[in-house]
Amino acid sequence: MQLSPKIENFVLHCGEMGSRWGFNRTIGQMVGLLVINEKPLTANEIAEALKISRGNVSMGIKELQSWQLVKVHHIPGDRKEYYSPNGSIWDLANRVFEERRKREIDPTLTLLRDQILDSANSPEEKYAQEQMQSIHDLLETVTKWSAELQRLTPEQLQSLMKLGSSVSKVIDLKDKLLRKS
Amino acid sequence: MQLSPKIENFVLHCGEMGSRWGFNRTIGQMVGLLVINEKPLTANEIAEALKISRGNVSMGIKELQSWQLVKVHHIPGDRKEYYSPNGSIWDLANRVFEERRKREIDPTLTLLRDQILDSANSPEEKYAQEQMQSIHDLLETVTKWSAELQRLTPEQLQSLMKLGSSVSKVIDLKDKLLRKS
DNA sequence: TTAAAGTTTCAATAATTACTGAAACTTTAA
DNA sequence: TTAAAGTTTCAGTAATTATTGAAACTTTAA
Repeated sequence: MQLSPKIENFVLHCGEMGSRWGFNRTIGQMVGLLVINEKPLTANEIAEALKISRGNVSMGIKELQSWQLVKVHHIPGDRKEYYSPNGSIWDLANRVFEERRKREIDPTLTLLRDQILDSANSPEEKYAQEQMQSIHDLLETVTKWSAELQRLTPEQLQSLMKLGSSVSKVIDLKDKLLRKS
Repeated sequence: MQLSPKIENFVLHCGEMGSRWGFNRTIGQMVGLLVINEKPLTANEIAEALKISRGNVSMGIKELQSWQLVKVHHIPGDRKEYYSPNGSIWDLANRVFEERRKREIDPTLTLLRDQILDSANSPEEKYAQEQMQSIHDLLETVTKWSAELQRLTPEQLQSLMKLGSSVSKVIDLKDKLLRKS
């Protein structure tokens, strides 16, 4: 498993970005490698290509499975497991998005809901609660919106984008329609 | 600067989430503290409230300024600097979003554009380039969309959401309008 | 000027997170 | 069965990232 410079370049970049996308360097590289390789790879091939230990690959695969980003294949007469990306690029991005929402937004929403229900016993707490309410509303809006967008196919999304340079036009459109009816 | 349990709870939570939102624990706590405090705070007050060193606060403020999340105030006759959030919750969220886009997406888009222009010299590279093209297209779509959404005020966003439980309705709307005109 | 009040910097260290590799485990086929 | 081929686990260690605190710097007012 020897990578061409161009491919290695891409894989290394995925590693660097990995940490920003919610996993660590190694796991980023693994995703990159699996995505640009047409045929599924064994754990050993991955370890060799990325020059990392076999144990590390095993842990990485486990993590990627918890994100539902990889799929296992078996080839008849071969005991090894072969790994490949679980779905299209679009599917993978959606899962990452979803998983991150769960980790980055949901816990905060839960906490805020609790705090807001609680009664404030000082002017400081009163102000704090108002702010928490704003954050709550914002996060809820973002959550609902991302759920809507995720439901769309890439084609629908493209179609929506062609509406014009600004979504505000859609809003105007809606207002006009409402006024007519 | 003694925090009530309720407020401390929120601040600590912001710290935990901080790392998931692109900064570290301390900086997350600082943002939380500034946001729920009605009046601006000095660096010393922040250090005391969060029980961290003065130097750490200084570095945190610097980082938050690079994200454009804090604003400095001066009180006549007082040499200290007072810090407060730079804008509404909505403004802050927008800036974080924007900054993360720059860090998490833009570098990849640049790399992909370069790689795609380059010619493939093997079937493996051919496939790799096709995949990179898909990733590129996806990221570009996401980037454009987030720019659109960021341009909206919270009110417009709410208005847009009320359109119905599914954004696909917007697409139907567009189709109907196009047919009429 | 100078010293007091404040801020910033950064080397040293603490805390956290990732990785290795050897041992334990699992599965399969002879 | 058993041994070969494979996988997983996890204690120890390496690498990275965050924090402190003391020294250096800046600003202001007497």
